[in-house]
Amino acid sequence: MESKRLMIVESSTKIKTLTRFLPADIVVKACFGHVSDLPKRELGIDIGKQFKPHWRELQEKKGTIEQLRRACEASTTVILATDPDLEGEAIAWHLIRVLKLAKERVVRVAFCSVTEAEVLRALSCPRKVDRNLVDAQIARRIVDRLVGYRVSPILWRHLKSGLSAGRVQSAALRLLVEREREIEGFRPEKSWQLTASFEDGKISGTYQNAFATRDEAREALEGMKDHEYIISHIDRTVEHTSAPPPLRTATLQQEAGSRFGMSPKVTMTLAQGLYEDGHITYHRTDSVDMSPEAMQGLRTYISGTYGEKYLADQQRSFRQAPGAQMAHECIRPTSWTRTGIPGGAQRLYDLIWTRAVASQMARAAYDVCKLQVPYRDSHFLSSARSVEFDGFLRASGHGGDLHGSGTMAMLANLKCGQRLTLHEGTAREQLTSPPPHYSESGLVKELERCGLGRPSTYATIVTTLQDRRYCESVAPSKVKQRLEVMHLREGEITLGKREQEAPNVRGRLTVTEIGQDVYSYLDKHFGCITDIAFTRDLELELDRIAAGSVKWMDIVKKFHDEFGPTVDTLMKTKALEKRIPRAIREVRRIGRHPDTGQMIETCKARYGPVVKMGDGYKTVFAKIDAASMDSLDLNTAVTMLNRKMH
DNA sequence: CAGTGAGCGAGCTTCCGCTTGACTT
Repeated sequence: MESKRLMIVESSTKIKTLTRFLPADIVVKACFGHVSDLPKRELGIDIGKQFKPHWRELQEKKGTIEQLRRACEASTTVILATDPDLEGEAIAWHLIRVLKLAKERVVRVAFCSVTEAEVLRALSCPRKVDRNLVDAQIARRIVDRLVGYRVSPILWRHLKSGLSAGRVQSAALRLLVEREREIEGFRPEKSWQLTASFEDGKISGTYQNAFATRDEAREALEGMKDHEYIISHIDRTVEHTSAPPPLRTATLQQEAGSRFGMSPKVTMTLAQGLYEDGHITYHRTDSVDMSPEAMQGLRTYISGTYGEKYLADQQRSFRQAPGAQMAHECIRPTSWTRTGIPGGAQRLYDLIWTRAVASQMARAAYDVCKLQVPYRDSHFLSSARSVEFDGFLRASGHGGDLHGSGTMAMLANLKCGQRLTLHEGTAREQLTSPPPHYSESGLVKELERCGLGRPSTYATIVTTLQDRRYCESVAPSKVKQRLEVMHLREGEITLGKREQEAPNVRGRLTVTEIGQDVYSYLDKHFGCITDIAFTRDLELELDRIAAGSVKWMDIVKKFHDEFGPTVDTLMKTKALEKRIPRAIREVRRIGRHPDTGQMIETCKARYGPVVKMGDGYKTVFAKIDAASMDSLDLNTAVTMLNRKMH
């Protein structure tokens, strides 16, 4: 009988590529990620029995598992080629259990890119499933389950039903709350900035000292009348900018967010389509590496398309994000020839293409000119920049002339010691601004920086926080600041006002009241959960498990000890807050509370008709009779609610 | 005496990280 081999990979899109160069006796099937997990409805861990986990086959994977079983029967050996990371190792281990594979017929093979050379290399060094790596994943899984399924019920009991806590989401909530507090506590500082324009306004410069008060600014502006403006320095230099690395999941979400206003979720859906249609490499990755074959192809493409001088002198490799597992390569187009994309994903594709291509192109060079004009104890600084060589900017198509080249020509003609005639002086009142609320993709950036979450979960973390109503994505209220400005023209000082608008941003994450309350509660009783150090320490311990120097049970116990005892005590205490009746129907708005501004509505609650104010678990209720459902007026309602409030 | 309100119990919610369709809106 001829021998047949079955290779199991995680993703179905790999199958087509693999069959192009794999030996004919290998059949490839996909398992589509995990095939077993802890039960959904219960904790699934015997805390008293060394945290023994109860693994269950995933219901939704029944069909897949059945197909894999049949394929195994038809094969002599099974090659487990799941991704080369902790999750992949664990999936391989679960596959052995679920498919009841005998050790002798199983090999584990790990490749980082789906290219002939790399896959054949991996096949030539098969190994066993690494139990230490599996143990590290198991520890991660169990700690996450313990945090989520033991702490969440405390929130249901003490705050409101349906809430949740978790290692990642609660630390993310903390980031949002801390930013909110920074914004609330921010006191804008006023200062005055002086600018001057010379030679009929063709040159402008900024004074390098700011003034604290209006009077000082005015006095300085006054003094500009009779000053002699002489150039003391002219510096002409060449500055270089290198191309940024190609994209990974977190940076893809950031760029798509800031350029196109896409949410991480939308970005990932579009990227999924590009990936499935074979236009880009895998889109859930933390790596900025490029496979050697792709790199070679790219460098040939660059020198062929743009010319040799546009190619980076040497192969550029980039610093990886901290904690990167690099199971995949960077996000890049599968073909260097730019293609048209039907549907709405063209600009996302172009973004991916540009960043990947640019990453191996030469740096751009700018001609920079700076000149100084002394005034009192400081000077006006004027600068201009023009592109001398566009380099990698060429890949984005608009790398040509940037702003400032006109001024550049002006500045370049001037000489040291030359006298300039003042055209206009301006003193502007300025306000420092608070840090902005996070955008969705800005939060992802911070999550990645803190080592929270993984490429496959960044988008869902953001949506979970919103599903739980811990935060909402809103356009911030536009506060127009009226600021003073003084002009010096032809020896006369005139006063004016200008309006400074908040920058036009959409979709900023604002913490809700319930979000604040959940955070405060968690911070009070479960400070370790909201702390990003929890995740950092966990990562370090997982490394030790993976290296085989500690047992996973000991690590799980160590982390569980940080919150387990508190869970036990709090479960025994009485619920703190009044719980709200569910099944609220027939809501009718009757107005807003004159003091608090909260919405007042009548509705049918479980116990009958009520008038209520506010949202969330802090809602104030007062019972009313059925007739009042339609006729209750605002004043009566306010009186009733005020009585209930205390 | 009837209507009201307090109290009880049952049943639900929840994590993070791998993967895609199969479902609605």
